[in-house]
Amino acid sequence: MNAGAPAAGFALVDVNNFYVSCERVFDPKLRDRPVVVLSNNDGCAVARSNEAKALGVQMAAPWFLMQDLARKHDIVALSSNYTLYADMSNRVTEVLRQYSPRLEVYSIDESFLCLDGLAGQWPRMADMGQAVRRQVLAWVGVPVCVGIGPTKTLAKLANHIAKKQQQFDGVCDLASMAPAAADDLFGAIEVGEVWGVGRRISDQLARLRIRTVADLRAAPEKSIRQHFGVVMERTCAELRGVSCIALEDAAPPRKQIVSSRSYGERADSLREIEESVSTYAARAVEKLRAQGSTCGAVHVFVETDRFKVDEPQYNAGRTIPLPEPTDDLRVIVKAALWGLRRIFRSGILYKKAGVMLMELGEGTARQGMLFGSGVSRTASAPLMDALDGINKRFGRDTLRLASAAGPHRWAARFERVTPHYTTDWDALPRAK
DNA sequence: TCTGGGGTCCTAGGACCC
DNA sequence: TCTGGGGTCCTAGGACCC
Repeated sequence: MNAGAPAAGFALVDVNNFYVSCERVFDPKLRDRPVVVLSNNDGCAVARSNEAKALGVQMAAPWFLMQDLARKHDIVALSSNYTLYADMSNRVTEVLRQYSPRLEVYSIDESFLCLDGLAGQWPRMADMGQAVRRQVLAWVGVPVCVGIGPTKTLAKLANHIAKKQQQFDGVCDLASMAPAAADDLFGAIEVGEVWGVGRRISDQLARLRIRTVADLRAAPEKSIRQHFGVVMERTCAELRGVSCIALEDAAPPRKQIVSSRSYGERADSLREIEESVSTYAARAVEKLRAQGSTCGAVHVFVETDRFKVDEPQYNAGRTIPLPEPTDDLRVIVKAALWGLRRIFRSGILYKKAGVMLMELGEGTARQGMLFGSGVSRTASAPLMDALDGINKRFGRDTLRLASAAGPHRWAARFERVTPHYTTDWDALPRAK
């Protein structure tokens, strides 16, 4: 690392009310009106304009509960259009790239910019923030706020301040703020606003009389570490200006890929769920291939409607190890459907199903098939089944034979003993 | 029959983020 | 009647190996 040059810190650029702002670009009539964008099946409000927030629409609020409010205040509710939002997100990123060579796309509406080496170009970093705001608005049409700080956590916090406090005009630079002024701000912000401090930890902190950002900054390192672990310890250090979280320029490949949906109307037939699971698997494989990975195991799951508290609930999942890492759609769909048939129970109304691709990457075939002296130990559920089958049909000796073949050979054999692939039990040697 | 410690892998669960 | 869909990391405990 270039130890000579002091780190200049980070800027966090965040689009205001992103999905709503995107919709407004293409329908100016939505401006100055309360607008929400809804999730799948028009279930929840996942984005709100400032006007909608002012009316009390909470994030992820179930929309059917907001009908009265919506009618009364004429709130516009839109179904989401993720293709559009992804495209707009890319356009914003392209503008930001002009400002810093090092940039991390943190989410669909947020990017961190590394400010190292940029100080010479701007008399004050806040000027850069204003330039970004003007240019994104002019070129893409959406409003952004900019937070600047010596660490990513402080940049996030600065962004929060820029959004909430009018006098900052959309740009807050904590890095060049007088310490006393920053302390005043920190004393007035609840600790739950800090990146990495959620509701649970806020509650626990409150019990320790730590309620504001200033309190958390002043909290003794040791006790934070003891109570909350290394993650919170890092967060605290970042709040004090010690950078612990690096910029991730090159997005690391995903470690798991999920595709799942709630059903608008509950499903009860295997056929319906098979159809959706096939679709989810295909969608997941698209993402898998897009990042050039293979997967070593497929997880499939089904759920009943958790909001129907009076009805019996059934949540089940199954992980199917694949004989070898693959990105082959047919193999993955087949495995998912095989798992689905193992967990499907008739007479149940299913609300949600999904597929998760696991063990992504290269050489991630599941290892260690874990047999003790003829007795199975920890193993994934499908393997347990396979073991049971061998044990029951052929006895312990064959079980030992299979285990003696070693993990890799066993992986190949798994193909033969798992009904998903074949039911060729008889090909295995019988116990003497 | 009693006796030990260190390292690693795996899983489940909990917390967080957008 | 109607309640989203993605992700990450850490920890603890069990089981194994040497």
